[in-house]
Amino acid sequence: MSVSRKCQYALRAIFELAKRHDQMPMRIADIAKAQAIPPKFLELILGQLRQGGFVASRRGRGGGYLLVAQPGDIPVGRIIRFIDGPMAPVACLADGNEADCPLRANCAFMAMWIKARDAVAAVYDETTFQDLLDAEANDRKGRAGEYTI
Amino acid sequence: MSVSRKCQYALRAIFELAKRHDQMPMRIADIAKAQAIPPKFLELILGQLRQGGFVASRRGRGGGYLLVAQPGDIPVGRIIRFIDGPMAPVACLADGNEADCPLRANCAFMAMWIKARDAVAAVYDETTFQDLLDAEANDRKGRAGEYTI
DNA sequence: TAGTATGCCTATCAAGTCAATAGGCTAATA
DNA sequence: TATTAGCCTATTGACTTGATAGGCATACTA
Repeated sequence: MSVSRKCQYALRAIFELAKRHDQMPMRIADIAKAQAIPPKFLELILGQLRQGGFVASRRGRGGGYLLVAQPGDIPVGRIIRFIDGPMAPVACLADGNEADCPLRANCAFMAMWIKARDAVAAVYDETTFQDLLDAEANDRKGRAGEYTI
Repeated sequence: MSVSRKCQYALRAIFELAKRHDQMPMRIADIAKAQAIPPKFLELILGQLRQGGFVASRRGRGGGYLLVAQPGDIPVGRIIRFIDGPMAPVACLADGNEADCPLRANCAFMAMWIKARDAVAAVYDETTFQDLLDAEANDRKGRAGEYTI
């Protein structure tokens, strides 16, 4: 249930695109620079996000990537699941791995694992990229305030 | 923030010891068998738990492992932290890794990561091994009921 | 139509982590 | 003193992860 670095890159890339929502396409190189992501690695990630229908691309001069949906319509949790797979604190909770646990039938820990999974899922599913944009804006305002006294 | 297999073994071992609380010491081999844990691996884990003060051991014939505290006094979260380290959904939230993130200063995601961490931590810290014992007992009662009709 | 800018695709690599095992040593009891 | 059990260190193999390389396809522009 840790969020892989790759997934964090994906989130940051989408966040960057959300900043410039409905403007010109943004180049891989520029996203990479703005968010400190290895460019070639980002290329792979954006390809995956494109196949998932989260972003669209244009080739050739003037090309780059665009966000498909509104930032407020994309919960962070959706991206996390898409890149990292199901949020499971333990392997036996992930799809298809149910057979992993020799004690599955009456595992005393199961209820707790499910509670933990649902708790994080709630956080990630209730946060959209619009929320992140707003938070950043507020943060800037706050910081600006600090320095004006 | 996924719970490693090693850590799950540790939890299961302690759970098994909690079942037989204040009885005879229990042998590694028996714990291993009861909880389907590779015995040699369990040996390492119990050694670590002993150094952490969670269990005590007796050597020689009649020896084995004992739980030190009352099951109700051991939150699951304490064991998880002891074995797997801090519960951090992202590396930059773990002790000493703060420098990892190039955007640390004003990372738009930080607040969300902290919320997620606190949400799981709450689940694990509020569950004691006594709770797990009780849950198992209730579960058995429930299952028994199913079959008596 | 040629050239260049850009994304697209596949393969590969290096390093780290994790789960597990091996083998011998030490202490306690019968 | 023999046996039973835990104690300790090293090592291994498999897998995952993050990252890079290199060439191909497409679209715009001159």
